[in-house]
Formats: sequence, structure tokens, C-alpha cells
Amino acid sequence: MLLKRTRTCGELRAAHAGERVILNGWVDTRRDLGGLIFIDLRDRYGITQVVFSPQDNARAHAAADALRGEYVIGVEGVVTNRSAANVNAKMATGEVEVRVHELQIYNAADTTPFEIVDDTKTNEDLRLKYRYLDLRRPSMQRNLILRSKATILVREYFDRHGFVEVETPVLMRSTPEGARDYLVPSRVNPGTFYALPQSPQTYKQILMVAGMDRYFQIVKCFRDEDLRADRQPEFTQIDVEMSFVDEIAVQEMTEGLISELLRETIGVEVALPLPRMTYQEGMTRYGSDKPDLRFDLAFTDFSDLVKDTEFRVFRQTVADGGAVVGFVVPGQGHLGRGMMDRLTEKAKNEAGANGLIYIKNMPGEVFSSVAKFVPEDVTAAMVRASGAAEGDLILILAGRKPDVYAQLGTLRLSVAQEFNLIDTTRNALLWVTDFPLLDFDPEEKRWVAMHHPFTSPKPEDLHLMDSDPGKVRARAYDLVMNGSEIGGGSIRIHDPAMQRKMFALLGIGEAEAQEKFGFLLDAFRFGAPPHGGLALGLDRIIMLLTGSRSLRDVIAFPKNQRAVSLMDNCPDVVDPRQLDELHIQLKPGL
RNA sequence: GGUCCGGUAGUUCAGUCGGUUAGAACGCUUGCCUGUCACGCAAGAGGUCGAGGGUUCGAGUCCCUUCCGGAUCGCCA
Repeated sequence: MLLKRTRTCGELRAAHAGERVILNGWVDTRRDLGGLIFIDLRDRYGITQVVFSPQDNARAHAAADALRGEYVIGVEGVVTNRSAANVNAKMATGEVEVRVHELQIYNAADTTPFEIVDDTKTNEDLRLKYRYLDLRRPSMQRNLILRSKATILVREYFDRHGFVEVETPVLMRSTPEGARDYLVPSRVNPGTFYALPQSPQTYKQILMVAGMDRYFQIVKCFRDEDLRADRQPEFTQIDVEMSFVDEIAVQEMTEGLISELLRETIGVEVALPLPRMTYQEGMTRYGSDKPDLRFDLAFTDFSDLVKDTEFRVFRQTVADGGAVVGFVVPGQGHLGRGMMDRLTEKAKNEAGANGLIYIKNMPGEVFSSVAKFVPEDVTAAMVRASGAAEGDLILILAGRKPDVYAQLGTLRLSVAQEFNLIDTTRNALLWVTDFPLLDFDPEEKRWVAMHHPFTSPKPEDLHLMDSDPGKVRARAYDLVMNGSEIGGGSIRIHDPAMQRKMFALLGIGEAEAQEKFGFLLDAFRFGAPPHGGLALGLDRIIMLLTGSRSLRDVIAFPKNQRAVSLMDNCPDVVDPRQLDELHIQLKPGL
């Protein structure tokens, strides 16, 4: 018989003393004193101590002897104030306990493969296999609950601003460009395949042509690429598109959402508008298109200062069009040879640099690792240019552009971590703008879209489209938080001629463009409004809001690094009859 | 596909130079215990040292192969 609960395990306080209550939940811990049994009863709202005493009910006390961890039970009893000495200040419900008169054991539980505790050190594959146990841990429940609050807030926000949530197909056509598609065979149309959306990009643009004006969707996207701590094959986007807007309008709308999310979920206030930084500045000052601005370590370009020195690495690098760039590490000028050798190894192994040059700006002595080749006055000028204070260390790389920036950017992150320079209490949000429209793929020897093929070029760069496509900037923008890309978008092309031109630049011929994207080009012929939008990575945002180290901690049922779901063991082989129906024959050897 | 780290009790780990019966903590089982809250006390069970091969008188330890997990590079419009 069900003891139907009247209260949860998180809500009882001294004010409830005397109330007859029924609680349901899991046995968290058991403290059996023989004549007296204490059970911490847990549900997702909290933990309440319940007491089995022969004086209250001998039968219940006897039955409680059988209780073990993770048994699911119901108890009926009376809320009682604890004596002052027995109050547990560490528990929200620590002022009271429930003295039990009746116990129902709904379900016994085997000993769990790992303990249900918050600070678990258990291997992740075991946690994933027994995900239902892992999700009983309060920290995981907090993550899922925060995620739920966040998505409700997102819907409420966009509704308030006149957006319409429209569902787009999960079965769509496979398109060239971008990530590898997940394919779904069509039984009805032998030999043809759907693809799962990498994003609903074309649909939301079509919705703009349809006049929906303001669209959003919280939507699953799929990309068949290798996994990372912050990358899952299926992930959730907050997808947004607006008509008759420029980039500022999209960014302002997004900022409003993000600041509300931070305020309502973790109580953090963000100053708006968010800072903007061009891609160019991000790369040359921080070596990244998603700079982590929770710490400084901004770059100084020494190329002009050192281009005439005898030191070949400096002179030759600059002569070849490369750069000599460095950053100041505050207060680390005292580091010894061993540590500097270690940093040099990092620069080589992690960042891929050829070597590391450094200057220690110590009181009375400015030590340069290349003092033999670089005159003192040049070194002094470098110290001045860098803004280094006494006691600071300057790390310098020389190399080809743009590689040297990326290398120094990697070193910057590594050094920040090494010397604990990241202020984790801060939340550094910014927009990175003016991305290049195109990126040259040396393997395929062709231009590829840096954002996607529907991104509009900046009008002032249009004249470069034919002569120097790599120099054309896009009306694209990324939202960056703490060194993590949490969103990106652009003002789109809405002119069929421009869209054709873009396809042509990407090496997509007229025929292929018509075949793969004909519906979009057609749509643009029938009155397409100027439009733009962006997509936010919901999982990553929740990861940052909860301080999680992995995306897997904010997704209820994630895949491991091999894209396998360990709990239900998928993907898996299927019955040959299913393959027959789908007209699929496996390659020999599989 | 590359690089790095890891795999020993249910869990998290230790295991020295290759040498006796592979240990600890937590968990688990049993008993005792009426104010515990990381309860305590006592006793106990629990091991394919990821797998296979090799070197050796002898391998958890050394070598080779392989499997598995994680981080990362490539990849991710």
C-alpha cells in the first residue's frame, strides 16, 4: 500500500513540529544504534532524518532493521523538534526529525556499484553505465534542475519579445559543407537518405522568408565528429532568427537573454552592452577567436623593435613577414632555469612553437635569454613596450603569421593555468566580430565558409570578393564566455545573386547549388527580408553556469568519447531484416 | 588517425630494486549498542592485478601486442 506523501524531504522546519506527515524517498544513510535507528531519507528536494524508536512504534522499529542504502520507502510519523544538543546545523531540515509510526518498503536495493555521494571520484564510464544512480547525486540533480529553469526562462524571454517557437524537421536533406552528417535511410524511397540537422539553419531562414519575423527554437542538433569534454554528437541549441535587423539588434536581443540567464540562475549581474572585439584584435592580442578575458596577459608586438638586430630568429622572422610577439607574466621574473626549461617544453610541445625566448625584468638586472645576440638597449625597449613592471617575466615567440599568434595564445592559456591567474569568480563575456568570411582549406585546396555559406559579407569588403576573397570580412559574430564559444551567428545573405556568388566561391557549381540549395535560392526570389540571427550552445552555457568540467555533467544521458551510450549500449547491430527493409547491405568484413 | 595519462577488492587508491600469503580507506555481511547525523565497537567476506604473449628460478612490477576509459591535436559550415 502506498503511503502517499504529504511533504518532501527538503521542506520540514521547526514550524512544522507536531504535524503528522508522510515522506517518500530513498535511504541515504542508516545509523543503527540497536535500540534506536536513524535514517536519512533523501528525495530531490533534500534530506530529512527519520527516527525509528520502539517507544513510538515497535513494529516499525523492527521492520527498519532491514533497511539498507537506496531502499525506496514511505514513512508516516510526526514532525518533532530536536533537543538543542541534537540540532544539525549542516542540514536545512536539521532542526527537526520525523518520529516514525509506520514504514512501507516499496523496493529493496542491491548494493550499488558506487556510493551515491556528491563528491564522487568514481570513473565516468561506471557513472554512465548506471546513469540512474549517478543522477541521484544532488549535484547532478541541481544541474538538471538549473537546466530546466534556464530553458523555461529562455522560452519566457523570447515569448515576451514577440518570438514564435517553431519546430523544424529532424529528418532533413544532407547538405555539403560543414560537419559530417548523421544519416537516416529511407525505407519508402530505396537508396535515399535523410540527414539529421547540424542546425536548422536553412529552415529558420525560410521561416523569415515566410514572414515569421522573429523565430526561436530550443532544438537538438547532430554532428558526427570526434567528441571532446565540451562536444557531444547530439547537443542543444537555442536557435534564433530575426527579420529587418542588423548585427547590433541580434546582439542586443542575445545580451538581454544572457544577462537574464546569469541573474536568474546564479545571481550574477552582467554590465551591458557587452564589450566587442574584432577577430583581428582577438588573434593579435590574445591569440584566440574566443579569448578568455578573466585574465589579461595581452600580447605586445615587438617586431618593429627587433627587426634590425643581429639575432637571426628575430631579424629573419620579421623579414619574412612573420612577427615577434610576447606577453608579460606578472611577478614571475624570479623563476629559475628548471622552470623556464619546462615552460620552453610547453611552448614546443603544447603550442607547437620552435622555441621560447624570455626576459626577466628583475631589479638591477634585466636578464634576456638571448642577451648574447640582442643588444641591451633593444631588450630595455622591449621591456618598456611590454609594460612589464619590476619582477615580471616576458615570454616571447617568433614565427610566421598567423601561426605565432595561435601558439602564443595556447601558451597564454597554459601559463594562466600554471600560475593560477584565472579569476574564476569573474564571468567574462564579449562579442567577437568581423570574422573572415572564408578560410582556405589547404587539403582540399579551396575556400570554405568560416561560419556557414549563408553568411553575408561586409558591404565595404565586397570589392575584394573576386580579387582577394581571404580578406573579405563577414557580418558574423560569436558570443564568448570565459574562453568558451557559447554562441555564434550572422546577418545572412538574402539576395539570390549574392548567394550564388558565395556558392561559386566555395566551389559549389550552379548545378550543385540548384540541386542542394535550390529551395533556398528559389525562396530568395519571392521576397526575402533582410535577416540574421544566431545559435547559442545551451549545453555549454549550462556547463558554465553550473561550473561543470564536462558537458556530460549537464546532459542527462550523454555519450562517451567513443559516441557510445554506456547505459543502453548504443549504437548496436540491428536485425538483418531491418537492414533488408532499408535496402542496406553491410560491407564485407563488418 | 596522432600524442599524452590511466586500468590492482564493489569504489577510490597504495604497492619500493622483479622475491614470503597483493594492502589501506570507504562500501558490504554478521554481532553488540536508545540520540546518531562521516555514529561507535568487534568479527568477517571480498582479487582473472584489463586481456594475450614473452623475458626470468620467480612478474601486479620488465618487454611486446591488444582491449577499454579520459584529456588533447586533427576534425567540429
